[in-house]
Amino acid sequence: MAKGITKRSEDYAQWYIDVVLKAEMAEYSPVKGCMVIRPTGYGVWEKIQQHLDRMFKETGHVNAYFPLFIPESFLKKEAEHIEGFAPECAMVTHGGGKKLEEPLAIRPTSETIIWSTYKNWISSYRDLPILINQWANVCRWEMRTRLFLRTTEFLWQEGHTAHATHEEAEEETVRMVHVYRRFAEEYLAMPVIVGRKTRREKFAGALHTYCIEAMMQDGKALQAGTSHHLGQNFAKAFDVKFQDKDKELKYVYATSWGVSTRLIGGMIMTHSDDNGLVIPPRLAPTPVVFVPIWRSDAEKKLVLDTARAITRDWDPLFCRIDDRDQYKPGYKFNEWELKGIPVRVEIGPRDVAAGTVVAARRDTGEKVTLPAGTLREQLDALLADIQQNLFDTARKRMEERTYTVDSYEEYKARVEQGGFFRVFLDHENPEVEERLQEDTRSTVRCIPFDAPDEEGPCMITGKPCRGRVIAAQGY
RNA sequence: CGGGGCGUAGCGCAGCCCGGUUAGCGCGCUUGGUUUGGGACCAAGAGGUCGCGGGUUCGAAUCCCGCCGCCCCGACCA
Repeated sequence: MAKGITKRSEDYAQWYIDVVLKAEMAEYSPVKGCMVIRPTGYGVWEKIQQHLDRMFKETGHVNAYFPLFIPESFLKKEAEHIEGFAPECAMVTHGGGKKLEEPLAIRPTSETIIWSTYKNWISSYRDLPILINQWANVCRWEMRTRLFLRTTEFLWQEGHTAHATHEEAEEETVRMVHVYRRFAEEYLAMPVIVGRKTRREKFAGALHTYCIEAMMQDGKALQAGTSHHLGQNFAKAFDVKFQDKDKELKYVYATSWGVSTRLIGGMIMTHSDDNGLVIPPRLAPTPVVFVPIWRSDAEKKLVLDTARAITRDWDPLFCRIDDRDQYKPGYKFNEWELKGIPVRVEIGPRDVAAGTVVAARRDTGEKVTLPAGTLREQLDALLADIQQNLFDTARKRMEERTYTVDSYEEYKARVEQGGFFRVFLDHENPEVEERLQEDTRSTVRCIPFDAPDEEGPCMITGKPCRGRVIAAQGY
């Protein structure tokens, strides 16, 4: 059907690249590892921003902006942090034709520049909490890149909060991972497992990291959002203290949390099919496209006038009337399918005469004839149904491909086929995880919040463990 | 960094082994006409430093040497 898209069953990785490129979400740029996000892809990012930004503000956060450049010495102030990020930092050594006195890192993340600033803002418990988010680009020199999933430069948001107590910071860390879960489920229609990262997988410089993990159609895991409790590590590194009610001088507690343009990759790999992109309605910049059908000039006028009359009072961003002359309807059907538009409305002379239109949904391909008079209400219902169906389908897939396994032999034999594996593993010991990765190219994705209270032997060492973790191969 | 692939028109490719007229095909693009309910057709056009540099030769997209770039697969990571 679709021209030039590799089938998922043939080569999943190539299918993904084909969809991104053919749907015009993004394309390769002249710079290795960097991509151009095209209007179709950027429009989805804008929807993500719009909804998430609202959720952040509803939970008391405000936006600000900090510099792209970070003095090298700042990065070095937190030992674990620099160890984690130094290898992947892009450094600026020259500016204005002169060698800089101190090299500047292009931010891989902004904890250091932000905490050096918070030092000036915080002196009393009355200055806390600080609840700030920034929308920004960051740069990480990864060895291997993939469109949207891992690019050298990427867009994201990073929240950086400051609190008086450990408990308050912990509450914030938990709150934000649940904001991400809700966003993933309600907007991306992407079911996720919420949990904690193991010591080996946590953020460099954090006490612990919470995350949401999604399952792609090939059964591989995608880390889709993280929320870190940074404790007093950055406050100590940047000497950020406040005087508390009890007159004591104390270090501030910190959190940080982020999601990136990787979410778009996750959206694509969760819902799209062999005919191309599928965008969940709530993230579609344009949820509905009208394809008018005509033969003569008289019919063209009649059909277009009718389509315009039907949509006259609608939000102009809700639908587009594709009145391009150079393409036949069949071409347009395929194009909008490839580009993932949730609902296509066909309207021709027959429909005008009958006072109806034909609506085709992207997720199932099903077509229904609807009366033109109440179209807007019916479209809203249809879009809501598509949104729900996408989520249900993805959730069913995740449930069906989540397995409980106790033997390491069985795990090794099956993990390559994809899926989430509920296993006992001694994740307190990083060497055990290392062995897991060496043997199977898989990792512990998270220790789920809602894991039943079970006890059993670590599948590798036999050591007694409490609670199962989720292990899988990931992106 | 290891393994593989590719660089020729906007895109996808052929030509290269075995050097030789004016570098070709499909798609797309422009103009005109006919078409239009699942990727239309006819006709006429426009469009090229053959990745870069050097060498061999009367003559190089083609042979030789060097360089560069990008993509894919692994190890590292959101």
